[in-house]
Amino acid sequence: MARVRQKNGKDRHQEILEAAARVITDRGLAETRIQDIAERCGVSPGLILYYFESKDRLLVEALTYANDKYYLAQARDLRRLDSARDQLWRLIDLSVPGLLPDFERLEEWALWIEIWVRALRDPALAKEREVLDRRWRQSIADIVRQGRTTGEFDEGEDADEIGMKLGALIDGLAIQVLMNDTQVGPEHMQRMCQEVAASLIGFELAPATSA
Amino acid sequence: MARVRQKNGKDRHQEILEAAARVITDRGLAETRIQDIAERCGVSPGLILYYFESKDRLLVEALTYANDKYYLAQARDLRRLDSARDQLWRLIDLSVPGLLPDFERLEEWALWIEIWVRALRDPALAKEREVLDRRWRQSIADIVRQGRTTGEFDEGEDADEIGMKLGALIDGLAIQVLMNDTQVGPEHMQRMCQEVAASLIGFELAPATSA
DNA sequence: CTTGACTTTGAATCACCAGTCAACTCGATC
DNA sequence: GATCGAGTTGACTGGTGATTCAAAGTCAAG
Repeated sequence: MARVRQKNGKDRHQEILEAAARVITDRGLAETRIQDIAERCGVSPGLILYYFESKDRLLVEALTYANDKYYLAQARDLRRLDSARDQLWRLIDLSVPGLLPDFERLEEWALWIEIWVRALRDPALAKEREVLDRRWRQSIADIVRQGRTTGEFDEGEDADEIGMKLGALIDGLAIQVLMNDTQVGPEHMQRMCQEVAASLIGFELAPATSA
Repeated sequence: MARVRQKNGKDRHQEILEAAARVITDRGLAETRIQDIAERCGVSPGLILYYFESKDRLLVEALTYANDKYYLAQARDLRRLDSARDQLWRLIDLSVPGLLPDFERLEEWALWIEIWVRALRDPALAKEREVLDRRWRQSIADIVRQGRTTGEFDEGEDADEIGMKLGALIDGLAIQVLMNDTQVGPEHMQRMCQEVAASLIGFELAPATSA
């Protein structure tokens, strides 16, 4: 039946995308071979190309697939919190590589850098990247807007503008932390993001804060 | 004579590094072949490996060589200016991809991303990267310190801390601009950097500013 | 049990590219 | 003008890895 076939097909499809994303984080995009992905799935290399037109297409799909996955997990996580400030703090915590025990976040940032490099020369991925990056800034701006609607935050600079600034700051710091920079550790990044966020949005920072 | 050989040798060495850096910006690190570098120099592929132990070593050297070059050019440029604020504004302008007609800046950022990706798996480059990134933050912090020494800026948050925040912000925004993001253009980035810098250091922003 | 569409395999193909090497060039030296 | 050796060439080697493909396997439906 079509249903069964489709279902199997879909599982495999997804299974391969997940395997590809993991291999990319492990070995780096440039060093990722079809063989590696096949091994991770426990199938033969030929099958990978049965499900994906080419290695390149698969890699690009895997990058955006993984990014989607992380984004959705983050959105789900944030939705549990009522206070805009709690949401913002949680968003920061989720963005600091290696802060939370869940080290999928490390993966996520490594994938982001791969996306950026590749998007420089791959128009298809370039388009995807813009959507992905916009969504990321947007999620910050939305928190700010929400906080203002409920009166938790005062009015001030345009929320989208704050999203860009804070988003860029987080990007830049996350890179340093991901690289294991000795001057920028996870807690340090967390604190700096909180400070800048407070200053941008315009509220006081309590001495000892945590989400 | 040893002198002639050395001189020729040194020219070639540098010539190859420069060619390699250009090829990397053009084609991307992953797509760079020895053949490409040789062609750019107008020599045969064999010669590249006569001067460099291996392709990998050459690529890593080329990345740091280019970064050094840009850093030194920037330092030279800034030294001409007396006012700390002018220096800061100039540093920002120099950091915005595509703001100044001199589009070497585009190259520079593309190379940075390549460095980051590769540093994730190459311990030698990882060490280099830390030095390079630190120097970059330092050059911001130094301007802040200088401005405070002369009384141009008020005392305030630790200068190194400001360097990290502003440096990270610039990194993050530069990525977006480099990617040709439709929401973050060069002038927009410039303005946002100035705003955050003014807020971090604590001075008022004149309506229409420029270096 | 048979059919046929879908899935899977793994060997074969094909292109590409880093790195090697033997030979050649040519200016400097004696 | 013979010799030396750094610099240079480009053909060659060896390995790798994407992609193809014919054959084999699976399984639901008739």
